[in-house]
Amino acid sequence: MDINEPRLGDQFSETQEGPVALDHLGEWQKTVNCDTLRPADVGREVILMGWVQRRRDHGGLIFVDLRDREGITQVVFDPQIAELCHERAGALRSEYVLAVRGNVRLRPEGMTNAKLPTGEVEVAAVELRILNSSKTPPFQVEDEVEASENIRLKYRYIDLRRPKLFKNLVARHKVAQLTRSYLNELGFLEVETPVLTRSTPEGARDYLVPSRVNSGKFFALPQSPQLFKQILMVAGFERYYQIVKCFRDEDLRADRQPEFTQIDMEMSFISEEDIYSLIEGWIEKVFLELKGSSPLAPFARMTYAESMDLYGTDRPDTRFGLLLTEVTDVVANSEFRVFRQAIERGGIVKALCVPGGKDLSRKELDDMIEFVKIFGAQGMAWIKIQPDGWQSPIAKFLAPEVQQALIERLSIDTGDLILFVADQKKIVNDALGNLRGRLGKQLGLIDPEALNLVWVTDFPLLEWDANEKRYTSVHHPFTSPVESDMELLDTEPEKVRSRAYDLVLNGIEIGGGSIRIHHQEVQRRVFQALGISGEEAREKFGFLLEALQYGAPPHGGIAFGLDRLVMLLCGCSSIRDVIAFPKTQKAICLMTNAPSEADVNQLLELCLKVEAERNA
RNA sequence: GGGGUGGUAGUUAAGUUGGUUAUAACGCCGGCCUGUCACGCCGGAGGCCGAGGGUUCAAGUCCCUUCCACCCCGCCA
Repeated sequence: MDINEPRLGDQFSETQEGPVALDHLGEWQKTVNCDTLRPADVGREVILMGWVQRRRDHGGLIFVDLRDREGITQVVFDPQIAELCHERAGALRSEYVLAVRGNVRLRPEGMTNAKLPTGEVEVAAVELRILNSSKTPPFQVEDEVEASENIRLKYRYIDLRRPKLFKNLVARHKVAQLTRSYLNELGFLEVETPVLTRSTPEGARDYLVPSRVNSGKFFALPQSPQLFKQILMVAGFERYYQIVKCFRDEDLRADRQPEFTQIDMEMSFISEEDIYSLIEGWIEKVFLELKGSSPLAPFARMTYAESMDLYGTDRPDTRFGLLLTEVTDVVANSEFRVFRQAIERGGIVKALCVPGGKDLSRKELDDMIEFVKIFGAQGMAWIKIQPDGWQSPIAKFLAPEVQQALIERLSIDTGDLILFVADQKKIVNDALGNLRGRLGKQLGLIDPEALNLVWVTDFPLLEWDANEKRYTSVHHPFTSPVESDMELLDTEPEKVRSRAYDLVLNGIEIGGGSIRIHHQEVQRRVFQALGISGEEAREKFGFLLEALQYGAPPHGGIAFGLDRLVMLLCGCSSIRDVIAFPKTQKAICLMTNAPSEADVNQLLELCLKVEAERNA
């Protein structure tokens, strides 16, 4: 603590117009964090270092709330204790960086601050070192002050000083570390897989990286380490994991970033049940650590078919009822043309019965109709079950026996509101499934504390892609079909079930995986069903097909979206709040301004030419 | 590619049927203040109303184009 240490300001004052002379850190070391001091520490001499949260200048006395990542401690600059120090403290402003040496003392009677953990004490400054000044920040570093997201992202280093955001990243760190220790103990090996890899068909659009050494050729950034982890199983590693960045060049959402992190794992010689219990043990640990309690294992299970029927989605939110009910058969012969025509065209009719929903206004019904249109529905029919009869634009088309059948099918009570959508199955499920979620929130049916986990199982292996006019994988092309369904692969491919499973938390998919194909012949047949020719399969996946011929063990795995998991655990509604440096919806980093144009010489080296922007 | 919400001072917002000098809060600057903690009091500065075009005697306000942020559909095995 050499008071003769030169001040930075002495050196720079002539060349750098700063608002205040700066000091060197010198030999000082931070002795306590800003959240630690308590009455028991009274009398200690401490050195605090941090940022000025707020300065309250009373003329004769200056208070500074000093903030570091852990918390806030009040520092008092009292001229009777250190006159020079008090004088310099007058120059302090928000976000200046300080080191303060001083003595811990109790605050006077009645002057404690119950809002701060350190609020019973304060540090009387003996010596102040101003380590850096700060421009006036574009927004205040407080959880309550909500700046717009573009300004927060541009000045992310200031945004990250806000305790809430910092805590989110601490939670993320904890999940990652806890995951590692859990898997390490169970004999899993963390293995890194390439980031520069090859583009594969199927799945998302790839990010491409040109190869300078191999001009005209491109690496792709991995959408997931899928094939590498399977190859590691062939290599006999038996238990692999990785917390790894994945890249998908698709449009963004609140829960989708172009680069995101997967907790990825794979095991040999296992079945579905081994995965379930492994993950249930892990989730329990994560939830206990971050939430203080955990849903009890074993978690609920639901088949894909059941989920689609009752929830209209493969990510059921089981925190509330309001289930979908199919009424196609009941209304097939009704006078209501919309229902009849939809059914004649191969569609279905489903209904939601909202208990006590008769009091929803016409405006709210109109809003719902607009809402279901987002998902392709043409409209939505409704019936209010009033005490004096059915109030509905369509009641007159429903014969008494149809009405009676609906009452039984939907367990209708007086006061209920019935909502119908008739269309192709996918549209009906999308529309009503999403409407159900919206109503759940709107009507307050959701317990905000609930953490409902459910395994969704028995997914179909394939689904028909009307645009591409071929089958595509529901999960991915390496997912094992259920063996007893294999014979359907050539005749009724959409009926083949896969050995895939998803884990859904409060209606959000947090993880998914499958038992993989480990026989070359099965893999070839699945590629064939996907319309991937033998030649293309050899070209794109030859290494996998070959590896499967060298003693591939039965294996399977699962991957979790770390960002989404932490988002849910932190109660956030966007994964941007759990990512240190996220991108905007246009996939731009507002802090670095990435992506940027490439230098002509870089392009020349890569043998690339940028064409004029396409005019759509 | 499409639908929606928003863009006004450093920040967050208000701004009437188009009408004098565009408001407020916080922040910022100056002054006063020895117990504040969202300190207080007095004074002050600060604006290309996202950008471009148009209508009009007159545009923050109306019209067109465009950019940016956010939410959603498509897309994301």
